Amino acid sequence: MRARPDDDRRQRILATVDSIPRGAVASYGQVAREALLPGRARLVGRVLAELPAGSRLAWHRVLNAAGKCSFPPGSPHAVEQRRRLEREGVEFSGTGRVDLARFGWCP
DNA sequence: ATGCTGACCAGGC
DNA sequence: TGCCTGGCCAGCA
Repeated sequence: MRARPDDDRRQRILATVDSIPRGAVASYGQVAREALLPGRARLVGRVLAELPAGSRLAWHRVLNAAGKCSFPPGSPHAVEQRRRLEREGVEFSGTGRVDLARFGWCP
Protein backbone atom coordinates (compact mmCIF):
# COMPACT_ATOMS: atom_id res chain seq x y z
CA MET A 1 0.00 0.00 0.00
CA ARG A 2 1.52 3.25 -1.03
CA ALA A 3 0.10 6.30 0.66
CA ARG A 4 -0.48 9.14 -1.74
CA PRO A 5 0.47 12.65 -0.58
CA ASP A 6 -3.21 13.44 -0.59
CA ASP A 7 -3.99 10.73 1.93
CA ASP A 8 -1.25 11.99 4.16
CA ARG A 9 -2.73 15.47 4.32
CA ARG A 10 -6.18 14.06 4.79
CA GLN A 11 -5.04 11.91 7.68
CA ARG A 12 -3.35 14.85 9.39
CA ILE A 13 -6.55 16.85 9.08
CA LEU A 14 -8.66 14.04 10.49
CA ALA A 15 -6.20 13.47 13.33
CA THR A 16 -6.25 17.16 14.20
CA VAL A 17 -10.04 17.31 14.29
CA ASP A 18 -9.99 14.19 16.41
CA SER A 19 -7.80 15.93 18.95
CA ILE A 20 -10.18 18.81 19.62
CA PRO A 21 -11.40 18.18 23.17
CA ARG A 22 -15.03 17.95 24.19
CA GLY A 23 -16.61 21.31 24.84
CA ALA A 24 -14.18 23.18 22.59
CA VAL A 25 -14.35 24.32 18.98
CA ALA A 26 -11.78 25.17 16.32
CA SER A 27 -12.01 27.04 13.04
CA TYR A 28 -11.25 25.44 9.68
CA GLY A 29 -8.20 27.63 9.35
CA GLN A 30 -6.97 26.67 12.80
CA VAL A 31 -7.35 22.98 12.00
CA ALA A 32 -5.41 23.54 8.79
CA ARG A 33 -2.57 25.22 10.65
CA GLU A 34 -2.42 22.50 13.29
CA ALA A 35 -2.28 19.94 10.51
CA LEU A 36 0.74 21.74 9.08
CA LEU A 37 -1.31 23.01 6.18
CA PRO A 38 -1.48 26.76 6.77
CA GLY A 39 -3.85 28.59 4.44
CA ARG A 40 -5.67 25.43 3.47
CA ALA A 41 -8.93 25.95 5.32
CA ARG A 42 -10.91 24.96 2.24
CA LEU A 43 -9.17 21.64 2.12
CA VAL A 44 -10.33 20.99 5.68
CA GLY A 45 -13.90 21.76 4.67
CA ARG A 46 -13.60 19.48 1.67
CA VAL A 47 -12.24 16.59 3.70
CA LEU A 48 -14.99 16.93 6.30
CA ALA A 49 -17.60 17.13 3.57
CA GLU A 50 -16.52 13.71 2.37
CA LEU A 51 -16.94 12.03 5.73
CA PRO A 52 -19.39 9.14 5.71
CA ALA A 53 -22.67 9.82 7.50
CA GLY A 54 -21.91 7.53 10.42
CA SER A 55 -18.38 8.78 11.06
CA ARG A 56 -17.31 8.91 14.69
CA LEU A 57 -15.19 11.97 14.01
CA ALA A 58 -16.22 15.10 15.95
CA TRP A 59 -16.80 17.21 12.84
CA HIS A 60 -19.27 19.35 14.79
CA ARG A 61 -16.41 20.91 16.75
CA VAL A 62 -15.25 22.74 13.62
CA LEU A 63 -16.79 26.14 12.87
CA ASN A 64 -15.69 28.95 10.57
CA ALA A 65 -13.48 31.84 11.68
CA ALA A 66 -16.53 33.90 12.63
CA GLY A 67 -17.51 31.29 15.19
CA LYS A 68 -20.52 30.28 13.14
CA CYS A 69 -21.53 27.06 11.55
CA SER A 70 -20.86 26.97 7.82
CA PHE A 71 -24.16 25.35 6.88
CA PRO A 72 -27.30 27.21 5.89
CA PRO A 73 -29.15 28.18 9.08
CA GLY A 74 -31.87 25.67 9.84
CA SER A 75 -30.41 22.97 7.61
CA PRO A 76 -30.19 19.46 9.10
CA HIS A 77 -26.43 19.70 9.42
CA ALA A 78 -26.55 23.08 11.12
CA VAL A 79 -29.16 21.89 13.58
CA GLU A 80 -27.26 18.72 14.35
CA GLN A 81 -23.99 20.56 14.79
CA ARG A 82 -25.48 23.04 17.23
CA ARG A 83 -27.31 20.34 19.13
CA ARG A 84 -24.15 18.31 19.61
CA LEU A 85 -22.13 21.33 20.72
CA GLU A 86 -24.72 22.51 23.19
CA ARG A 87 -24.80 19.06 24.67
CA GLU A 88 -21.07 19.47 25.34
CA GLY A 89 -21.64 22.79 27.04
CA VAL A 90 -20.74 25.13 24.18
CA GLU A 91 -22.91 28.24 24.23
CA PHE A 92 -24.36 30.08 21.23
CA SER A 93 -25.11 33.78 21.22
CA GLY A 94 -28.43 35.16 20.07
CA THR A 95 -27.03 35.48 16.57
CA GLY A 96 -25.97 31.85 16.55
CA ARG A 97 -22.31 32.58 17.11
CA VAL A 98 -19.84 30.84 19.42
CA ASP A 99 -17.36 33.05 21.27
CA LEU A 100 -14.05 31.63 20.14
CA ALA A 101 -12.26 33.46 22.96
CA ARG A 102 -14.21 31.33 25.44
CA PHE A 103 -14.70 28.03 23.65
CA GLY A 104 -11.91 28.10 21.09
CA TRP A 105 -9.45 25.23 21.28
CA CYS A 106 -6.05 26.24 22.66
CA PRO A 107 -3.65 23.43 21.61
C1' DA B 1 -6.28 22.92 -20.78
C1' DT B 2 -9.78 26.28 -18.74
C1' DG B 3 -13.29 27.99 -15.88
C1' DC B 4 -16.32 27.53 -11.90
C1' DT B 5 -17.41 26.16 -7.44
C1' DG B 6 -16.84 25.63 -2.70
C1' DA B 7 -18.37 22.83 5.42
C1' DC B 8 -12.70 29.08 4.24
C1' DC B 9 -9.88 33.34 5.71
C1' DA B 10 -7.68 37.91 6.65
C1' DG B 11 -7.86 42.53 5.60
C1' DG B 12 -10.16 46.82 4.34
C1' DC B 13 -14.21 49.87 4.69
C1' DT C 1 -21.91 44.27 12.14
C1' DG C 2 -21.74 43.10 7.28
C1' DC C 3 -20.07 43.12 2.34
C1' DC C 4 -16.23 42.85 -0.92
C1' DT C 5 -11.64 41.28 -2.52
C1' DG C 6 -7.79 38.45 -3.37
C1' DG C 7 -5.76 34.28 -1.98
C1' DC C 8 -6.14 29.31 -1.38
C1' DC C 9 -6.51 24.55 -4.18
C1' DA C 10 -8.93 20.09 -5.37
C1' DG C 11 -12.76 18.22 -8.15
C1' DC C 12 -15.51 18.40 -12.09
C1' DA C 13 -17.75 19.82 -16.50
